[in-house]
Amino acid sequence: MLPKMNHSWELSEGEALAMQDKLTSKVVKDDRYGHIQLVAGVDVAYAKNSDKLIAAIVVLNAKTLEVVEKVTAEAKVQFPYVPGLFSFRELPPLIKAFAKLKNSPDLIVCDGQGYAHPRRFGLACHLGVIFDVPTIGCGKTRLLGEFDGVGLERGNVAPLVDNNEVIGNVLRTQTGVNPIYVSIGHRISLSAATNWVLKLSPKYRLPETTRQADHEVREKLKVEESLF
DNA sequence: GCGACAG
DNA sequence: ATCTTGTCGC
Repeated sequence: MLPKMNHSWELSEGEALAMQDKLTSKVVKDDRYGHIQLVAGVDVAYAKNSDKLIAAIVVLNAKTLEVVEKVTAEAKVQFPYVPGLFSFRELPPLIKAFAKLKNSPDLIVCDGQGYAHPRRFGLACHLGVIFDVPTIGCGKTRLLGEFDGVGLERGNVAPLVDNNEVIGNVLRTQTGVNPIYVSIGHRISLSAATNWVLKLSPKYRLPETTRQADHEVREKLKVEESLF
């Protein structure tokens, strides 16, 4: 799986903002996909005493949630952490990881926001547009928006609103546990994205895709740092 | 002006 | 994200 084009990511903040403005118009907000058999989770970890980033992609069988493939890749930090420009920090290692992937996931769940973003172009949207694949943004905390409160039972949902626009859903994946924030990335509707995330979270707060990718990335980082 | 601010 | 111990609970 290869990106449409090579990105050098030698960008200033201003250039990154301009790129978001240019790409945000390419986001497709409704369901455009066939049967989803493979679902992937992506995550990135940061080395504690270097500028190294490690990305992992784990592909799961969408029906059984069994792991089909795992890949990791690393890159140097080349963009500071700026809320709203998160994708420019985590995309470089992720793109390298995608180049190693043998399977083509039918849907990708990201660890961060998608449409629920100041300029409606979070990491999930950026990744989706670059690879032209359906993506979902799934955050543990909220970057933007307000909501009235969400029921305590698994499956309860409340719309996340910003500037009178529904930008995502607050979803309770487990009864009595803090909710997560779901938004579309690309080529999927918010309702379908929400249903998928709930389906992918049968036992824990976070979807299995994210949990597996998180586990993989931590494991890789642990091995590399104990290597000297 | 002050605080908030995905990971 | 990362830095960090014990501790409460299933």
